[in-house]
Amino acid sequence: MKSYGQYCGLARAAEILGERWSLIILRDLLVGAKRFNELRQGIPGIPSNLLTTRLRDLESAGIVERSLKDRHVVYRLSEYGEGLGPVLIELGRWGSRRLAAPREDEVPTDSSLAAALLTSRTDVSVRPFTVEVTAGPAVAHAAVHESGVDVAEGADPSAQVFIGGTGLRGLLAGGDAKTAVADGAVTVAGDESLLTEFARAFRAPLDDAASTPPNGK
Amino acid sequence: MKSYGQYCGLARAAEILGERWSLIILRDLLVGAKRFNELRQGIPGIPSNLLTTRLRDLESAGIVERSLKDRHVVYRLSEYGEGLGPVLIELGRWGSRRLAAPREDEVPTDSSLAAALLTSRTDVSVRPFTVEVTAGPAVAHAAVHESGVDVAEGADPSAQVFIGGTGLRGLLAGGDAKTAVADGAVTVAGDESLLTEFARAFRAPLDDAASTPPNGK
DNA sequence: CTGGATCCTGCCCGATACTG
DNA sequence: CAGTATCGGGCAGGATCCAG
Repeated sequence: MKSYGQYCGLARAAEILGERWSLIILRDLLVGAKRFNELRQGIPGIPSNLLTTRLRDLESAGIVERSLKDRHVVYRLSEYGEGLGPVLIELGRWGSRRLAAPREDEVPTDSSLAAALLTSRTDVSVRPFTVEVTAGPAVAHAAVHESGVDVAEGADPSAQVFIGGTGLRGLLAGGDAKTAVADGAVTVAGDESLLTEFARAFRAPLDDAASTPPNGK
Repeated sequence: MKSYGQYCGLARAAEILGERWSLIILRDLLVGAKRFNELRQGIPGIPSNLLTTRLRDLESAGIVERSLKDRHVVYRLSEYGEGLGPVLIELGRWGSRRLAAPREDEVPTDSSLAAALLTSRTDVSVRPFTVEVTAGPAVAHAAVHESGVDVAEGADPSAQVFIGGTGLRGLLAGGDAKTAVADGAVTVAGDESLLTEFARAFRAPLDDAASTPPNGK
């Protein structure tokens, strides 16, 4: 890991967070502590040796802690690492402003979907509910509180409402829920009245420029 | 620039911000628009071809805009790039928690000092003043408003107070100003009564662990 | 099966020299 | 001033192998 040669907090942060895969690993750990293979399978494309190296780097930097639970290795954020939570959430929110359609090679993952729920939770107060969200192959669920949200990867059969479909991004961007459901872009099961609450609780605006990049070259 | 293969706002952000030097360049542009050679000289160690490449990448991503002013090329943050401001400030604040003494190869730069003033401005309301800060070879100045601050690199001979010395980090961490001045760790010129205001307006806490890394290996 | 380690290939970074 | 050209080395990527 190479220094930027500057006595600067941002430079120090960049030294570790600028390493490839670091931010993705931290995003997954922000949702919850995980084992090595959970991280590996949750992050498609990461070479196992790089995952090893990054986890060691993050541990040396005091951001991640390695512990043994139930005779298994578990990685979790340290207190210092938890301090990155608000930064990651704001950064994800910023990135999603230009996140229109997925690129050819992109897939949603359970973790990225969970992270999307985390970053898009507004401060709008709603009545509490639980929701399972599906986007292609990805599934995540959330317990929405009056203010705030708890998220996790995977299914939740006991959720009060189940939301999915290709129109999810549009819904988060502020599209009309009824229209999306009528078009079949968004599917709802369970307590359908909660769709309105969902649309109020989660919001990820989309820049106009997202579809027309400034650089035509 | 390689994709992470995930349909995720944070992953998209990581693709561009995770490239080496990206965050440092953006930090400098956050303080103000700059010309190519200003960036080059302000970022010690960056190869000129990488600066070129990064600026093009950032431009393609819609974060930086290249314009001609006075027959000179000027780089500035786009509106989308400005949206990174709060993220960079929070990230710098997070990084500075472990920023104790400079490492062997580290120097403060004008830009990093300016960024430090930006990130460490508290929301404490103070009476407005102007200050020039010196840390080793680095100089920056700030106009402190009742809430908020404007910063820039370099000297400001018209500043109301001039603060410098090796004890600056300790002062920002909450050390007693009078003691630091008495010890010679902090030097003050101009309106010395403003040192108290400075100490209230700027704060960058230091983790206890900063001096004793968890990984002894 | 988990949690890695090892090896090889190729590309990106870094340093320096050069140019419109 | 604002970049381009070039070249060596090191880290990333991918496959495979190994220990508890």
